[in-house]
Amino acid sequence: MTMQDVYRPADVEAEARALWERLDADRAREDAPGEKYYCLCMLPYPSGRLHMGHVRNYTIGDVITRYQRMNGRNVLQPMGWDAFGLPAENAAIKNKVPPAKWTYDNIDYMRRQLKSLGFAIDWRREVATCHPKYYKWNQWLFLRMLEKGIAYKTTGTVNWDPVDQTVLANEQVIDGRGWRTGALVEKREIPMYYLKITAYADELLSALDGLPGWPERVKTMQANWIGKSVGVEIGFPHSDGVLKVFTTRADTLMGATYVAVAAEHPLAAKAAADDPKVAAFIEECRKGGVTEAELATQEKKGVATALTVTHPLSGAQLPVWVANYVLMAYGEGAIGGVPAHDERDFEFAMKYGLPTKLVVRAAAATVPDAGTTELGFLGKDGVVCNSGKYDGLGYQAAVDAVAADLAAKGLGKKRTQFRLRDWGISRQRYWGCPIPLIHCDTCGDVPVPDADLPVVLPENLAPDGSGNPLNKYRPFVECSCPKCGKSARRETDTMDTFVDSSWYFMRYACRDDDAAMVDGRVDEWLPVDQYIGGIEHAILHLLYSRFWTRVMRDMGLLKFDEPFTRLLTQGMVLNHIFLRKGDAGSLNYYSPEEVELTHDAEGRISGAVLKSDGKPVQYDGLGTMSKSKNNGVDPQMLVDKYGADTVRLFMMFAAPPELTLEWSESGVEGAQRFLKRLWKAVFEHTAAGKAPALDPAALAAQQQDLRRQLHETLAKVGDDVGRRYTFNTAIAAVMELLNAVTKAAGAGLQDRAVRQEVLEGIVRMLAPIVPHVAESLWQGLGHPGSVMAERWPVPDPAALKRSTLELVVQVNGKLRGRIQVAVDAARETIESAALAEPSVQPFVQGKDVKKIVVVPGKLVNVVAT
RNA sequence: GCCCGGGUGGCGGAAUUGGUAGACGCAAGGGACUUAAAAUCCCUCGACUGGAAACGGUCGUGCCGGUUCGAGUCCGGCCCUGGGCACCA
Repeated sequence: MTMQDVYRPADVEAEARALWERLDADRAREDAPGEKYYCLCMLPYPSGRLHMGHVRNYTIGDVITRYQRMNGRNVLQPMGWDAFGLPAENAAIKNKVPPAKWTYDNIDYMRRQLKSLGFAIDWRREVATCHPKYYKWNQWLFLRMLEKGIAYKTTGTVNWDPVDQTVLANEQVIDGRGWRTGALVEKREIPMYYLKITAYADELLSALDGLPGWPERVKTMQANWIGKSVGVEIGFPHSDGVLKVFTTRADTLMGATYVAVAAEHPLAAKAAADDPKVAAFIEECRKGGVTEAELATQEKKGVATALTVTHPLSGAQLPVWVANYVLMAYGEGAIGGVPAHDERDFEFAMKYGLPTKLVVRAAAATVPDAGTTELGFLGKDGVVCNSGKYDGLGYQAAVDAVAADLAAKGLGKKRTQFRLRDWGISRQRYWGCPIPLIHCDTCGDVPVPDADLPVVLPENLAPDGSGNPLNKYRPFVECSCPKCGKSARRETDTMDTFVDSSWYFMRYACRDDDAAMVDGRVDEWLPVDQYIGGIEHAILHLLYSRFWTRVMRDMGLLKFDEPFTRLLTQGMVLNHIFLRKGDAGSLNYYSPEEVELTHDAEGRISGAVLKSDGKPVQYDGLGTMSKSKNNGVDPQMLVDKYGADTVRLFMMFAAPPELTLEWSESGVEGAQRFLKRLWKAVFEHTAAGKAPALDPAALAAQQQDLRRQLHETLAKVGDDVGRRYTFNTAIAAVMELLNAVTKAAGAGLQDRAVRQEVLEGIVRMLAPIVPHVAESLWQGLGHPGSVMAERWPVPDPAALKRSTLELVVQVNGKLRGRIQVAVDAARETIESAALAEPSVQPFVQGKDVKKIVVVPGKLVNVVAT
């Protein structure tokens, strides 16, 4: 086949895609030869169009997929849509289109975009989480969890918009007000369903050690999130029972001067019954949002109650306070207040005039006066004092002694507490997976029978912003009780969309199975060999998936513990931000495409002007591409302008995958330039006719050198792409090789034979990164089939051999010269050659040579004084 | 506050196990080709400095110190910066 003389990406890419279609190249078969390999990218939310982050993510996955295929593996690379969620509802409110239509239209558009980028995806396995055939299994497994007590119902706190009469997601609360109404948000207790992820807290934490293929950073974030604390549970008896408190600082127990409970604590309610002041305080705490950031910045407030409790060791009576800084959701929702050794308790005690008692001192300090009103020693490396029999003990000994004494009285024991809370999955939202329950006045909450699954979400409703439209949609709500047959109400809450994404990667393995959630193919393909996605999912999505996998394992549905063997978190895509300050402090952002940079004499960027009016704009640094900063770049526009291969090449070349990537259109042009140069090199080579056979024995020195560089590059690129995932350095090495082969001018028979080998090597190495153009070039080089069917090239040890090599000569660690020596030169030969080297001579002349360090193959260092 | 990263030319980045700092690319400057422009090709490109040139020298990876024949890389102390968690008892 003859090549076109210039590189035309549009033609090349259409041809390559037609070829893959013909070969059905991207289909993953269970019975195909080769070791199975599952390469997974996080599925996108169908927001409308692909953004650069998607392109980066999926290019990385595609390079790994294609590389593994060329290494003979049987690779599954699937794709799907995280299709439920709030943005679809927001778009519906704005455009008055049902979320379903918006979502399906977006999916169609984005699927076309993914195809135009040439990703080797098996589209037969495509999954959309909003499809009843998918979410049926959310419902099915939820019912199994309910049976096993892993799912349960209890009240939970939500943000409530009193004007719209609707529940708000955290991101819909802005400065404590509803995003649509501007009304002050209130807290509200409503019944919700929870999944008992805390039952797996210990395993989810300890199993992190068994994930060497995960970034340390992500494992640390998960460990912090799970937040294991070892401490003591302490009972404070009172007239009506025992108040339980959890602490990691049982060594300071003798310093407790009060106890405090959360506003939602039963003891607070008890106190409120007789005291309007307490009731008013509890009411005050109910107002305001439930976002963590909001809670954390609140001023510490509290109110005294008439209640007291008995200190379990000293017998002293301690007052009970209700305080807003005590969290109901952690520990027992109550604390022992030790002002002298806890900064929060200290702040609270000072504000309300509560006494402090110093009970820990620095190891070297003298025993202080217990009653001093000051913040005492805070660390765990102090010594207990003013605490009777515990005096003189260190942290651990004191905790052990206190725990033992409490246990003897039946008022305490050692306990582990996790920061992790159970996962509330109820959402008072329309566009999600219905929770399969029916509320019957006679029978209570009745699960939907398996035979009636899925509970299908009506797709024709359009939310208007005031509450969940399902509540008003009678064909959905009205039903009969599966138990007694009387008329009943269907649950209208839907599931958190994190449920959808907690197991989608399993469904790819068996999407066509309508009889089961998963089948044996899941154990064949999974665990996922390589997972790739954004760092923003480091905690929730990955933790929920790990939990979900274990739940399914314990139900006997699958045989592995961890869903993702290796994890790669790719960096974000950044671009410059330009703005002008308008009148009244408004900010107008300008797209980098509308801005022209000016340079000073040294090439530094000195300023920026708007192309349209030539007047300056302010530079506001780099930031993630976003609509609000108007610095996004549409991938489609780039694919249309440069072709998919150029976009893919730039993405992989500009930075290593884990780092942030700075957008640069001139960088894209550079990538395009490289592909044009490569095209030209292959075209000119093939235009001269078929290359003769290579005869390694007949090569001149320069031909041998070029061939050696090829095989050295094969070794490096194989390591970079296959092991290190440093695609940027792999591409750099190939660029060097192309520069070398273009400079090698010879036109003899063996010159052309070597050039054929080098160009073939380049094309095969680049095939995973720029697959379309690689197909055309491969055919141009005289091969009829697809380059993707070729094996990944391995270096030939014979070609790597050299007879002489260059050593660097240092004197006292400073580079002074280079010498050529035989590969097998003796140490003495190397030493004398180094000393005899003219450029080295002046630095050793007249000096005492103390020592000569020879690093084989690298350098010689002469130590002379 | 606690826990992780990261500081290398004008810029993105390279240097994989302690061994030639700045690969590769971008930007910039100069030149060739062209009526001209674009495209393409060639040259220069860390700072200071010697030399007519060829070719050299000194310094240089945030700062201070240490280990080593040799430190961007290891150790100690600081400074700056990005991110995560954040009243978690």
